[in-house]
Amino acid sequence: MPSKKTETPPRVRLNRERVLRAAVDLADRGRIESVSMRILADVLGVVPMALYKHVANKDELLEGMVDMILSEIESPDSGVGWAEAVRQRILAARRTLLVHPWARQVIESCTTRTPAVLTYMDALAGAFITGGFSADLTHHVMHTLGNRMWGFSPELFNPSPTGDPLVVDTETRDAMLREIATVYPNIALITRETLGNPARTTDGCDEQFEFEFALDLLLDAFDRLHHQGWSSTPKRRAHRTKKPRTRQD
Amino acid sequence: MPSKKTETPPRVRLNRERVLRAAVDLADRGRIESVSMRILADVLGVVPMALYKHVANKDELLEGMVDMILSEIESPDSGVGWAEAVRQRILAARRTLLVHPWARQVIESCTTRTPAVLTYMDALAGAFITGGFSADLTHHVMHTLGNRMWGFSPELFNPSPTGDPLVVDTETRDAMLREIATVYPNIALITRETLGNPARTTDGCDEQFEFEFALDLLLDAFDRLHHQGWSSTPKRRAHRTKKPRTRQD
DNA sequence: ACCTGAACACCGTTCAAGT
DNA sequence: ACCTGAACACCGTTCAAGT
Repeated sequence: MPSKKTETPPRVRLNRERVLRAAVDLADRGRIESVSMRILADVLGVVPMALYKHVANKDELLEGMVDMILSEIESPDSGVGWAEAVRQRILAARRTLLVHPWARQVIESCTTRTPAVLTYMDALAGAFITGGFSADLTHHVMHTLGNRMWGFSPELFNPSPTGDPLVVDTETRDAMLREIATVYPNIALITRETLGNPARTTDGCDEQFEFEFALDLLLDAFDRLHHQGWSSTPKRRAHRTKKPRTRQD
Repeated sequence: MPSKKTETPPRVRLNRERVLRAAVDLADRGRIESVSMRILADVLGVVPMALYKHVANKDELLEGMVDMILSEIESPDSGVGWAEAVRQRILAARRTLLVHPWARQVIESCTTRTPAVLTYMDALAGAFITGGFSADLTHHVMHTLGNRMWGFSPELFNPSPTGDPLVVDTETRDAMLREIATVYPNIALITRETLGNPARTTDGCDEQFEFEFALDLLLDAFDRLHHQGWSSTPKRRAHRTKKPRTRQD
């Protein structure tokens, strides 16, 4: 009877995939801060140092986690135009990132571009180029998308992360609202006019609407530049205060 | 002769301002990671716990640091149009953020909006509203700007953070480039066409140009929506796959 | 080849005490 | 009112050893 630990059945051999998958699971059901080498080791029923045989260090762990979830992003339908291809790809990325909210932070802070990141960026650039965009314009357009290519835009007015939006009595709340209206009149105006209930000053935005609004605005602007045959070459490096205001009407 | 410690002259009394200023200095000459309560205390010649009389915890320290540098952002000239006012404000924010590169990360990760953050956002929203934008459009336009309102856009192709861009012999480099061209053909194309020297695959973007390109593209698009009298009200909450493709030509 | 134990050099933060 | 000392519960990572 060799070592009868009924609690932990014949422990599966660790490997990189199992380590990464456990880390992704851990992050999914918590926040990225809950992913530490020590806790992850604990989850895997192993001593912290055992992980270092499968990932070089914590940074590589985080990179591996991102790589793993980026592979879940669906590809767009074939045969659609460039704008639809870009749109579908980015909204697919958004769906994936919404399932793994921690990934956003990691991507933002990552300085090295992993293969999966480059593959996605290459595919996205390819959509523009296939659509007839010059390499020049594609380059600038990719920069303009920025992190929006991953399907997230910063939430300007974050809901309070705890969930309960500072519960105070009506009196105090009204005083706060009057205070806000005086000090931040424009924010108060927007809140009053667009979000209906003035009690929700820091909440209530339809993030999906905001995202698609911005994305479509960008795609429209890209389309315009493309049709104009925009090029950066004439006075590329000159530090003029140029404006590509290019309305034809 | 009361306590003659010639090394440390009559120690200045600590206060919130002095703590924050020291933290900002520390971050400026290092990275945000170099700012720990313990190191900061050391710099101030004090025991870690002494700081907690002036900031509640580390998060509040970071918030205070951001608040301090946001007050450095210059206001735009008076009497200019909305677009120029917005442009000047954002480029002023950019200049400040470039002096304090750590602030970007902190702003991105901050979930609470401090007074200085709200003041800046209110002023920016005010520029649109003064320019005749509806509260509705101002709201969406602020979302579209996102973190770009702070003057930074993500660097798509970061230069290697260490500074020395992986020095390898010519042979290895050529092999790498051929590899890249096969796996990431579109990125390779952009690199070849727009960045001149194919050796610099992950470097060489003119960040200031990219930033102004994106900013002006957005301002132009905002102008167009404004003149069209764009409004979200008709079918605001419907989850249609709408596109505000609004070319008039 | 893979995992362990003990240690190192760090964190943020608490508590009770000093002046 | 402000600062200190010692401690707690964490980190990532190294090294030398075990099987």
